[in-house]
Amino acid sequence: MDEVEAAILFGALSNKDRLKVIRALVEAGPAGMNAGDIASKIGASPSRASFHLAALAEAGFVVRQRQSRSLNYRVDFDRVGGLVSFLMEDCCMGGCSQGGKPADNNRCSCKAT
Amino acid sequence: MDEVEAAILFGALSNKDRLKVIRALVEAGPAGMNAGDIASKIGASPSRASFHLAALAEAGFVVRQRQSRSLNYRVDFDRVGGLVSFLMEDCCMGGCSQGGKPADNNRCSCKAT
DNA sequence: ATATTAATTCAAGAATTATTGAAATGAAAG
DNA sequence: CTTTCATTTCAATAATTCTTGAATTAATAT
Repeated sequence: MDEVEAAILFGALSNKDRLKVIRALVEAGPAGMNAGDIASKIGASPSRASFHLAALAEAGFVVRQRQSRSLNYRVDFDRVGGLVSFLMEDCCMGGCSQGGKPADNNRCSCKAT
Repeated sequence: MDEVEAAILFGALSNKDRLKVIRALVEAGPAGMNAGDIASKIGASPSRASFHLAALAEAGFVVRQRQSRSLNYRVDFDRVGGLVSFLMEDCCMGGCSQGGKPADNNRCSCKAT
């Protein structure tokens, strides 16, 4: 993953309502939730929730599937995990293990925690 | 960390030049880099680099310190790690271990990778 | 004091993103 | 086939973020 793609993905997460959506879908697990329930859970209008869901879907964080009249959304854990890996490998791991000789005070809480 | 704070931090990372800055500072390690060298490394004008550095500093991802005429910047690994933790605990871990009984197909590449 | 180097701040305009409510789509039921 | 329900799409506006270059602050040396 390069900086351009990662920047787009971070942009998709740079909104509190979209983070609420992801948290709700993570709690819901593989069963997912339909758009209306997501909207009421995060306290947004249907069209606003739809807008946020479209942004998350374009970034690949969620996938959707029609179930009768409703549209079911669920989180793509692999996609979220890919971004976590980017942050860990290019930021934390890089600082700890790259460059030959990491200095004494270059601690890395990503690995420790 | 709540959604509002996390959204602000993700916003600070939602720009390719700012990600380049972080990558450069991670490579530089605890020695850090001064603003001018960062600007030329990422191919940005001094004022644009300064703008991006201010955004990263406000988010707490970088800290700065004057060294004679230059301003030295270095990455705060704890801060980056805190955001990684948010993604892992609230998104991946949540999906894998919360809610009592995670279903069979609820795999989590965040833990596997 | 003046000049030089390093970096930031500011203001103005450009570009992107967010928000709202109304209209449109798609599926199911009467 | 018309109605109803669920959700999206659209258009207009509002708000935020980005970009550029000129002016400003800060430290050092002459």
